[in-house]
Amino acid sequence: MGIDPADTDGARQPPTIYDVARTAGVSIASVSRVLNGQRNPRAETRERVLRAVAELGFMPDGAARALGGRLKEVIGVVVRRPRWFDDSQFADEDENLQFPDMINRGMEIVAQQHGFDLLVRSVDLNEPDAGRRIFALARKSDGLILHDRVLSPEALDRLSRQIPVVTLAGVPTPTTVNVHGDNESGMRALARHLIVDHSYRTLAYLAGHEGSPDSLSRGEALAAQVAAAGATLLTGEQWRGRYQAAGGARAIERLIAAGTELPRAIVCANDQSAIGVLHALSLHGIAVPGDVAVTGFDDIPVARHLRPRLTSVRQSIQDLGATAFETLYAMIGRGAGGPGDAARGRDIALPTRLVRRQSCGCDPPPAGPASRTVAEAG
Amino acid sequence: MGIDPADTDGARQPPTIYDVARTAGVSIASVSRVLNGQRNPRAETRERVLRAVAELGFMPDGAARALGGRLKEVIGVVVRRPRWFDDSQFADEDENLQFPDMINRGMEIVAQQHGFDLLVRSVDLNEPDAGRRIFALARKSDGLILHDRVLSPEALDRLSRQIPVVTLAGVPTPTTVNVHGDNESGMRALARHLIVDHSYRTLAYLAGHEGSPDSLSRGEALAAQVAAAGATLLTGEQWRGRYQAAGGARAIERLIAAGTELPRAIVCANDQSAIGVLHALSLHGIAVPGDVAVTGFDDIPVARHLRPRLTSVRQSIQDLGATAFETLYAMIGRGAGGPGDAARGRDIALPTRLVRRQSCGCDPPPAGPASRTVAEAG
DNA sequence: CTGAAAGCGCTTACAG
DNA sequence: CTGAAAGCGCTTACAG
Repeated sequence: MGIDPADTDGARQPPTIYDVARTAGVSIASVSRVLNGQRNPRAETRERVLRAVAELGFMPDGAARALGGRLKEVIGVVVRRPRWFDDSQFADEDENLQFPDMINRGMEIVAQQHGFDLLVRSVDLNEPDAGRRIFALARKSDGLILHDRVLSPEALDRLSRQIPVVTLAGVPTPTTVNVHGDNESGMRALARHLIVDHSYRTLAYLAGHEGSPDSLSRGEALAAQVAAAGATLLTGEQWRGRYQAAGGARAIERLIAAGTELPRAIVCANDQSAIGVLHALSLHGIAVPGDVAVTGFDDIPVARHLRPRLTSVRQSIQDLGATAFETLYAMIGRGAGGPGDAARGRDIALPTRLVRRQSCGCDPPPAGPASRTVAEAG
Repeated sequence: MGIDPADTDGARQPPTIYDVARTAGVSIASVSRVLNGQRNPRAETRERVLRAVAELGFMPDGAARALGGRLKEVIGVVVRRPRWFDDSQFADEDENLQFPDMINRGMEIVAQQHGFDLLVRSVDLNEPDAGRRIFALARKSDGLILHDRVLSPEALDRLSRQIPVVTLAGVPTPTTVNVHGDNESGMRALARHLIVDHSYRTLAYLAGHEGSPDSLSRGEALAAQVAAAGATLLTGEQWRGRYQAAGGARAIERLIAAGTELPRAIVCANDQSAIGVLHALSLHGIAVPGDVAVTGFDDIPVARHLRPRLTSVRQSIQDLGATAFETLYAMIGRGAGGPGDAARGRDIALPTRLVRRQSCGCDPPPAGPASRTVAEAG
């Protein structure tokens, strides 16, 4: 014992294709063919190779495989990481970004069916070289999925010429595809519900971060309905939640501190910021939905556990991820000009639907096992 | 236009090190040295290279870099994916695995500081070749972090001889390191609180999935305290929540259906299953904490939003991830027998602490802006 | 300090 | 059907 050098150090190198070829008594080309189902090797060759593979526990090295001409079978996913607010009591909620995490899970499930893995990187846009790091990620991947505006249009253009890129909640470009929820119809339904069913006449839109296409189109859809009904919509810099609980709470705190009169309903750009709004209102003894109605967007899982339960617009969050992957996968042809290229420039909208709960002013559903949730009990 | 072949297809290949060398008028070796800070090239050489790099937007290919002898700068992360319960109303909560997702975020933040990315893969242990897929992931990575028992001891042993492996909530082996929260002291504090402060005499332990070291040690710590106090502890197969909300709800439903008398307090192996327990109890009109107290473990963000607010044992979830990465990083030396090898076999415990809220029977904290939360309002 | 060359572990035309 | 060989894009001894 201890004489075999492979035994002395705990970490023996994994076997290579050469080891397999040697023990199988064939060439490395045959090994490769058997493993990749290329041509069709003689039954005996196949068996000998498979036996050797099993015996050695061989698994091809990903880097070598990729360099040899095949795909890396990795897609890069870039998530935007929010800045921390030091004085925030919402740090945990913000760090627990349910929305992007669930999107990623949707991607992963589909990616796995194609043998792909997800290389996830979150970037803080305040870092000076966020762009560089995304390009570095691209060189480890066969394609990239970018959440929510992480790159300047110029950088995105350069990147998407080198490697297939799908954006989520962005805008399509000639070389990229965008996937997003149908903000218009979702917000339209929500706005009508508030204006028509609940007869609210003054509303506010708590926006997401600046330049977010989702935030913009939700805001516009809301504004259109409000205008059509002759109601009043409050917007502007003081109404900006940046998609975070802390941002939503801050906005409300400042408005109250400034003595601003609150609208009858606050329509938040997403659920996360609605959580902060609910919190801030409750601190000031403002009843929801009695004094002010509050709504979200996305319908993340926690929405139904809030108090009051949050009315929101449901997106099939995992579908967003799954669709983004499927789209990207189609674009990852071997080489350029493949079939996938035809798809570029598209803007794919996935359906959304209004979910009425209590925070908009609707009554709790009638008691009964089928419709009760934890939040309603007691 | 359209004559340059690079223009005709949208996807021009990214520049290689040869392109850089050519435009800089140096050898590829010099380019490599400048970029990796090896030796120290003449100032002029460095400048020419950097200029060419900037001009071409060069970024080295990850696969080639890895094959050339450097690291892949990727670590594989394997998460255990729960089986879906078809009849579950908790699908969303289960899919939103807050605990592992937050651990991964903790890893990622630290990984980024070392230039590493996370290759995330979740496995369903019911798939026959879950093991194979983990080995495949290993060949795309420099090291692996395994959540919560995803590999048989034999497979883990084989794998950890080929590549550095850190487990989370597992057990250390001679070739791996394990990272976990300090279950004993956390559960001891919780158990004493229930038994001494609240004087509960009959408790139950709703376990996690079978064989989970976390579940076992939490259960044992609880049992020890209960025994020391001469109180009663219910356990067994009917008290198994599998760490999921659906599992917790099911267990309660079955116990009630079977006419079992419930204990005064149900101690859940984690928060997620406590959510299900709360839900099931409320469906049957059983008051928490009035009739039955319920507690969790982990203190995931949603815990404070439940009703009643969930008493739990807090782990610094992101620290678990950060520590796992740092440990793995230390093990990834160049080649075997490096300094990192000395560390193998360790079992690293991170501190935990009891967080008392309402579900154990404690009073709500006194009203006041500093201590109020959304869940208490209204 | 720098360049020519070998090598990393695969895949895939190219011959046979 | 199979093997010898070139090539993928890097890094790094080895010479100079």
